[in-house]
Amino acid sequence: MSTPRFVVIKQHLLKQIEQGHWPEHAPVPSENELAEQFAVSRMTARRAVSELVEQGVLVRQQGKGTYVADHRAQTPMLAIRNIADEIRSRGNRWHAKVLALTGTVASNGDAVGFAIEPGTPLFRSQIVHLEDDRPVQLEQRLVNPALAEDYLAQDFTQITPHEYLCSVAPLTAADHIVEAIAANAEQAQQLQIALHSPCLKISRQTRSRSGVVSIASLIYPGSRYRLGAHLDF
Amino acid sequence: MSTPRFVVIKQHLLKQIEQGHWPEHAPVPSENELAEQFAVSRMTARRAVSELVEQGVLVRQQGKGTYVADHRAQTPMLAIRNIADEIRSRGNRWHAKVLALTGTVASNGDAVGFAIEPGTPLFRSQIVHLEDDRPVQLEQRLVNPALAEDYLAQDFTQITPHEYLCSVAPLTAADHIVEAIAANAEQAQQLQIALHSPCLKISRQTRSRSGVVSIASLIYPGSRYRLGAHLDF
DNA sequence: ACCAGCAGCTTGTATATACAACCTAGCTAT
DNA sequence: ATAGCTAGGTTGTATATACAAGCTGCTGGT
Repeated sequence: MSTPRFVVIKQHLLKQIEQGHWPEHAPVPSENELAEQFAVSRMTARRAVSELVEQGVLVRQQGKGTYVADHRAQTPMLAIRNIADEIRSRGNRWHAKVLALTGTVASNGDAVGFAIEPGTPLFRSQIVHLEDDRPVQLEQRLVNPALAEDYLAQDFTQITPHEYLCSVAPLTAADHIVEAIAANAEQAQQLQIALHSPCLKISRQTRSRSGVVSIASLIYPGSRYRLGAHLDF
Repeated sequence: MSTPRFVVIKQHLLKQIEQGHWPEHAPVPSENELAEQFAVSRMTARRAVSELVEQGVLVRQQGKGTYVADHRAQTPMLAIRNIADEIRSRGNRWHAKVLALTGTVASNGDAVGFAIEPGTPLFRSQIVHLEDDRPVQLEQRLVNPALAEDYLAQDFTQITPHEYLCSVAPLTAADHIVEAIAANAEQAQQLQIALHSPCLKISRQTRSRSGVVSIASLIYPGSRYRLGAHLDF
């Protein structure tokens, strides 16, 4: 068989919610009703409901029933936002200066995680993002050529690399490493800050369904940037 | 009623892993073996395993078996972790040096957000956390006296402030600001690093149901600490 | 020597059933 | 009238069973 039956039931339930037929807190059919409706056993219907409860889409109350969950409970935990959006949301002008946009061959030691032939040139970009003409982010990026063929042809003064990559390869996950570093000579010059100034460095690996899309290193002058994070327990 | 049987099995599996009896990638007993061992049906054993797979503790391969997952795959979405746990999980010794543990009155400019009478002294602590005798975190904290009355009586060489606060006031949310700073004279001396070394500074406000519990400033030497974060889309 | 295929293990899906725990509406006895 | 009980719904746990799907090693035939 193709898709398991409990998946069909999950899709049906999600559809009702997404299309607005079942608003927040609306009661969902009981496990027995779903079982009858889809001609499956209660255990199968229950599994569909259980997985949606696990995902936070539904909530169950023993003895009462199952209900559509609050939508706000689904917000992502950490908002590492798009730099251009962030600048614009502060009402300032964003623009980008492209320092390099080339192909490059990964050195032997690079563990980039792209599933490509050894020796295939990677796409590489180096960009400074400016807020009202003041540098706020130095972005160095390696891109998987198999997943973003037209990367080098983009005009990154109009669209950010991150925005472009999202449009061609929908993200499924991202890992970040945040650390404090002292700016080296090149970084200091490009960000127009003093040598050895403290900077926030975010190393980000983004993945889509088909594999690792890109690896980016984002460097922010410590004096000009703060990263906000919110957690709910 | 006692604890459900599948929970007992989960606890047993977790214990084996935590105590190091089952290293990464080690095979876990099959569902049938677990069922026999605990005298339950296979479906019950399977449920225990399934929930640990869902949590990322185990991985399953159809036709082969179930294995202990990579430990790195278990990291929570945003790992701003308890420093003592983190040090211990690296197999190193944690200990703390208490620099100050007093009451203090908030200056007019302090926007601490505690819902208390003006002029009430706040609890304040200043602690250095050491990993194998090397300082890795400087923690400065203001605590709401209304929500943690016995705070000043704790022995913070045995329990971290964060652990203690969690035990008296369960957290409901936390906000963080992450930034890069240059160490000032006092910070440099307490962390035994050079003046103006880059440091990661995490400012954290934690809240429980009854209000803001504490405000902490955590400073890590940039050369000794990285913060990991993972996002799923 | 080699390889095809099968036997026997694993996990994955699905069913029918039973009883426990919990909630609520409505009825009954005081 | 109201307090309390009960009947019948809900979800929660657990069992025994069956077959499908995927991996691996052994065995038998060429």
